[in-house]
Amino acid sequence: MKVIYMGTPDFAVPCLERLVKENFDVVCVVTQPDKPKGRKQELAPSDVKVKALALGLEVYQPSTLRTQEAYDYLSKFEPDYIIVAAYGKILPKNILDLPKYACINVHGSLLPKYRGAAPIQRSVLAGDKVTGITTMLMNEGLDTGDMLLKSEYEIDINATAGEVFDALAQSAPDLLMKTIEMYTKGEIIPEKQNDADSTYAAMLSKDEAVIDWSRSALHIHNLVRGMSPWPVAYTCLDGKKLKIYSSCLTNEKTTLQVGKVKEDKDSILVACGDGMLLSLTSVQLEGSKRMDAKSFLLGHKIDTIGK
RNA sequence: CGCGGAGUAGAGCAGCCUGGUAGCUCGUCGGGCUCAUAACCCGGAGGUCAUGUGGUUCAAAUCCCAUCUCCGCAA
Repeated sequence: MKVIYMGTPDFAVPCLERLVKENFDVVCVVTQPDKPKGRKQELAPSDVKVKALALGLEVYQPSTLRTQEAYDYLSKFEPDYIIVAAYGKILPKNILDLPKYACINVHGSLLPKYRGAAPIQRSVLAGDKVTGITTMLMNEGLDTGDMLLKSEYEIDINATAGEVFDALAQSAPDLLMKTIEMYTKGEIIPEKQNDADSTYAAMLSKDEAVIDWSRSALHIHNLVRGMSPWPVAYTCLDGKKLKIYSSCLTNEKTTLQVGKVKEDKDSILVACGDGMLLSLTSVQLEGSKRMDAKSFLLGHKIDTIGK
């Protein structure tokens, strides 16, 4: 079974590994071009590229698939399937029609909810209790294709987007294998998405990561979780940026003003808009390293946060 | 040459501007108090102040130079 695999971030790595392990003939791995990363702006390969090279697979990194050149290149492989997981580009019709069986996408949400770039983060951000993975037949729209299989995943109240990401990435290969096997045998009836129920999960931006302490503790907690490990929710402390990596809900009420920090030996307890205290458990001040609340408090006095 | 912050005891920080015996909180060790305690009191140990057999100086954690490492912004 010849497969072209398309994916970019770490989320897409486990599925690629499984395909190789299950003896699919992965004839080509398509991933985004290397992009500048880090302080020095050095070009860095995608996670999928790194894994593909380690597995000795052919890698293709076009800036767009909408060229004759890209089509010619990929068509010569005569794939049975094209498997796509968080690749980051929409495939043109001629490439969608390329494989003998289908173009299958592995998406990190229970469609039609959270179509788009950041389904998992949006789900955590919204405080959802359940999310999951959907496999679908791809079409020219953005995650609008007919659905094949789903698996659900329960989100812990304290799980960060990164943790849910990892969990879903680990469970994705099972669903993918099952999907390919059943679809090849004609055992799945593709199900149309109900567009009326669909929502769009836009990419996260840093503008959304700033904490508004007048919101409820739960809202802020979800923001912190959803923005971790990127771009990371932040606030200000004495004019410096303070990133909040994780927090913990308390059931303590307070009469302190919004943004005031309750004096405590080993917890950073901040008064939120709904009068509840939110405990910040992992923080990082500009120029300094990430540390837990207790360590942070050994060297810092905090009275008010957010300015 | 993108901009900026930082490296001081096991941990987190102050001291540096205005050079002159290195300090705070926590931890750790010992003792005390207590029915008891992660609480409280007393005491101790622990640091070539990132590196440079660098420069200036009577004297450098502090001023100057070089290097390494970490971090924020930017992407």
